Amino acid sequence: MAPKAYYNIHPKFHVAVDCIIFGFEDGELSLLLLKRNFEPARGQWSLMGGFVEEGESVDAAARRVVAELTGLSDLYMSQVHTYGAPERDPGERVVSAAYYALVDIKKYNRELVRAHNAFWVKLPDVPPLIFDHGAMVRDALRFMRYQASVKPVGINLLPEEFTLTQLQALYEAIFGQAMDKRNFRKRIASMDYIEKTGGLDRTMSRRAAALYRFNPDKYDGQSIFKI
Amino acid sequence: MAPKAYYNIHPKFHVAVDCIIFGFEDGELSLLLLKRNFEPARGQWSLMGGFVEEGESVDAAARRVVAELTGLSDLYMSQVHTYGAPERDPGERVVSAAYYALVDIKKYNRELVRAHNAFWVKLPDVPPLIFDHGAMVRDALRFMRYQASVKPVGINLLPEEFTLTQLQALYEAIFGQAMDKRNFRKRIASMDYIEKTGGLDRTMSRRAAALYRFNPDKYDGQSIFKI
DNA sequence: ATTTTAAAGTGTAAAAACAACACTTTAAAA
DNA sequence: TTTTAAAGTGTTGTTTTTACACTTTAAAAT
Repeated sequence: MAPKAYYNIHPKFHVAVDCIIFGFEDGELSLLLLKRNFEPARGQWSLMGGFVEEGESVDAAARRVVAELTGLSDLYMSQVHTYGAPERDPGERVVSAAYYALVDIKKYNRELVRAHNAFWVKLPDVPPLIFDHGAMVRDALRFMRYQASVKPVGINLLPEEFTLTQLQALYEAIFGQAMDKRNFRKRIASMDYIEKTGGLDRTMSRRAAALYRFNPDKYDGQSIFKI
Repeated sequence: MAPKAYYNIHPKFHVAVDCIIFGFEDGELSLLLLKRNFEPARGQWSLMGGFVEEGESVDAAARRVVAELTGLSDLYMSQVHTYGAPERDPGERVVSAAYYALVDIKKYNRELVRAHNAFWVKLPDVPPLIFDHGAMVRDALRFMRYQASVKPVGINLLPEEFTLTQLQALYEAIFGQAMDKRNFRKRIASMDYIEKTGGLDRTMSRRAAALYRFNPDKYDGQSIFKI
């Protein structure tokens, strides 16, 4: 395609993606963060990011970048916001789109994570991050909470089969507040798209707990939780 | 700032903004759209857009672009989503951030709008738009509805002083559903940040209607309407 | 002057959703 | 055999939401 005058009087910028990768363990949300052993900002903490390449959509770049770190494709991901302040990256002008991803924390590729010098950090322990990555985390958490209140995305943080106790702990972590066990279970019982598998979990307690799964065929877009 | 190797192995792209400009008139939402008398896509309908310039934030570009068309700064604006498919603009690669803006439709600069060959089009009459602008409108409407359900942004579509009948018609237009007058007025009465000005509107009915205004000092972030 | 008209304004009751609350069951471990 | 720790289970009061219809006002028409 020949360059056109009405485009080329305008500047071009690097376009990047930064990924807020959420996991869930021990009743708490965690983020997968890089302790950067590369430039720029070597030695500081940051989100996993990367540049959008020729012929690659911004969404695809976000998936690629998460897969480079975790080995996981097919994650639940969602664009959060785009950050475009001219000095947000002090090195060069970079416009960055933030995406959040939800990972079953049992499944990621440990070698890749080690090779990137990345670590799971529980949310309250997240250190100061480079550039505007702290704002990205704040905005991603807010947006993820909203989405979790509106559709069952949170389930992507759990294994395919989970107990109601795990599910409740997950929602308590997402919304940061305790919930009543009976009311919670009543609510879940009314969601026919969360169904018993018939299996039992015997690892978490003396008494075996019924396992449940999300059935996407039965899910029709109905809202889940009030925030 | 000297170019750095770790940036310059990556491509750069044009970064644009496209603006979904909402107005409200005759009980219906409208969009301010361009019938393009310039390239590219001359003769087709599009959103108002423009490129992000050197040293300009993406947010500032969106405000500039809306001000170029309407003469209005200080509008309520919010970023919606960024569109980054490689072929979304068939001319050259352009990554575009969409923003919505809320305009009091009595106030815009008519000369500027005429000069841009722009027109207010009621939502149900919006014609097919170029590129992915149709998707931008759909996403902006969804996001604006969400924000209007959560905070009183809709008020930016009305004059500073408004009657409860106008306000109800506005929310009916935003959410696309009729509301009960008494229940609506009860709800508004419980929002102390929507207060009587003492003034009366005599233009809309035989019986004068009390005028109200939004008092931002009394607004503390509480949620407004269930969607 | 009187009547008509069109929008402004106002309360109650039933239904639904939500929140609070404590004990029994199970099976492994001691 | 007893202890323990988590799984599992219903009811009631409170709050929120919804449904519903007539009176008031003042301009315009007669």
